[in-house]
Amino acid sequence: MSTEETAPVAHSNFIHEIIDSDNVSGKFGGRVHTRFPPEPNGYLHIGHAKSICLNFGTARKYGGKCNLRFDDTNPTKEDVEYVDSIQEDVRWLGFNWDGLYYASDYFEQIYQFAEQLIQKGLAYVDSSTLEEIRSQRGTLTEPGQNSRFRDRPVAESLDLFRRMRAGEFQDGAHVLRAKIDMAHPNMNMRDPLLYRIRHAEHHRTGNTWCIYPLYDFTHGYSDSIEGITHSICTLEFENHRPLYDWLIDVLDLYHPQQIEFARLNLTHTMMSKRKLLELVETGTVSGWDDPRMPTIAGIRRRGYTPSAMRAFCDEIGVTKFNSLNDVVVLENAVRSDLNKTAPRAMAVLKPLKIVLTNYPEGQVEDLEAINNPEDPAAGTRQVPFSKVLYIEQDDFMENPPKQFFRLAPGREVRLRWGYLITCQEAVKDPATGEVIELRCTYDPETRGGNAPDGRKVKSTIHWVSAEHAITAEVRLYDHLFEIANVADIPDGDDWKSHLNPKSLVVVPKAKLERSLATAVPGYKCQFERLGYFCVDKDSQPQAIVFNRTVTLKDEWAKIQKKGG
RNA sequence: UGCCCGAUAGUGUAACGGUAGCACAACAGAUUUUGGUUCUGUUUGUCCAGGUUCGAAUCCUGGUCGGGCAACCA
Repeated sequence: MSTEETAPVAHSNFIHEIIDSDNVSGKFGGRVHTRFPPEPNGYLHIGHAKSICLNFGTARKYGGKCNLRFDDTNPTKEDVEYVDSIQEDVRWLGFNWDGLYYASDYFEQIYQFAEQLIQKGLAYVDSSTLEEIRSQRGTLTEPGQNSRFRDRPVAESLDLFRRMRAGEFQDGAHVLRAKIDMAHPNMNMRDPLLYRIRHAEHHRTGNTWCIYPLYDFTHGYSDSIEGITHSICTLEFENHRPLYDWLIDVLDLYHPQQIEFARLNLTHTMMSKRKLLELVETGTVSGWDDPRMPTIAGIRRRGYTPSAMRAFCDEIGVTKFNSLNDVVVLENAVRSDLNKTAPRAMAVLKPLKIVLTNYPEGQVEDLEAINNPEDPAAGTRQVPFSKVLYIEQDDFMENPPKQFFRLAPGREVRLRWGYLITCQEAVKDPATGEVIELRCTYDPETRGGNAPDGRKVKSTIHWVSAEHAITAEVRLYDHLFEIANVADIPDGDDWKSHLNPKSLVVVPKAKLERSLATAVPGYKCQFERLGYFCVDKDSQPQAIVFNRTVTLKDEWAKIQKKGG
């Protein structure tokens, strides 16, 4: 277990306190061995990232081990495709597992445990129908009733169970159940089902089995077999812990400790695998790795870094409180990471042409630009400057309010790494009245951006040379949902009506500085004053595509919002 | 109507019987060739009611509110 790079020691949490006290008492002989146990039935999302960081991070903190174990007990839902994507995602997050296991590795052992339970009179084959079992389970407030097969002789159960394995019965004909207490206040203890018949091909065991153990019967035994010390899972399994403990104790096996924590919830998105699948299947998003998706694949394609993800998971903490984390914390994590590492470049999303009337026709200058003010080692580059440039439409206002510092008629601003320019005239489309071009003058004495007379300008804006710019597609992403808390959507409401219609805005013809022409998929940089962007996998050498990972903080946008 | 779990600034999270702190957000200022970054400061909090104690966010009791549980899913 290791990470690709050294990271600051993670914050402590209640689980680490439990481990500390176990290490003091010697409960596990000072060992720490965790596991991340996904079911290979879908793509991992950022909620899984929290669990991955917790499990692998805990092992790292204590010098212990962490296994990756696929919980593959339901052949009808699982697929090897997901096994591969899960491994890729875990590695991308920067973790390497100590053991790679599958619950299906233990099918024979678990089967033997089942026989032992039957022989001890602690499990029986129930030949009731699904409906009977359901109706006899009772309710939250009423006890259930014993199955008429509950007191079937041990020999008979054993015989039936072996014949279940041998494939003599159809799906649903029998199940194996634990014999605990049908009146138990915890529903999970009311003779829980242990095995069901499924004549289905398993992605690993093929047709070897036609009976498959259920989660509760599999998970604790898998933990026990692997010598897991702390079996960390989410809160909804809290009610399963008595069963977890019971199953291990009645067979007198090595007993890991299950500990539950609250799963991640994030504003403006959701973690429901079923609903995410619906977005994929209806074409609402382009796929599981659509950059708007909260999947690890989507977040990766969006341009997030593994270290930002780890920092986020550390920042939000681990508790048993069912919380809703603000997505701005995630955004802040990637900003602070990329701020230190991402080279800067200039790109204009909504071009406004400006002509420098006093700049020599045909002249081109290479100006030196600093690649990353946060990282001197990133060096400098040359950017071409000429008579006709593009600036951002948002950086000009004909009648600016008091707080607007940028370009306006008669006003001087600095072109980043370029010259000080003054706007002399705004040329309008006579038909629409829209400003389509600016006539400006430049001060030849201000090359690089400083005036010899020491005069100051209030604003520095970005630009590209029209002649030298490359044209590229830029995809601007925003929150998937307009509503902050998807849990607030009332039952019966069409949840899709709360999707953000502007979650993707495509800019087909953005103007990028020349140096970006060779950027390859995965390349991350900051477009100065706009945000962090990365080259999408759809990108082609002559048709570059950038994704916006996250905007920069924007004081002016905030002022506008208040004023508006 | 049963059982289990939880509750600390706007959000998230520390404090483990002894000064309620941190991050993000918000607000104000400084710096700045990105209205970015960085730095400084400010505002805002222990769900309620009792009890134990010299002293309670912390321990106890009772409430309130929130979450989970009745798949041959995990």
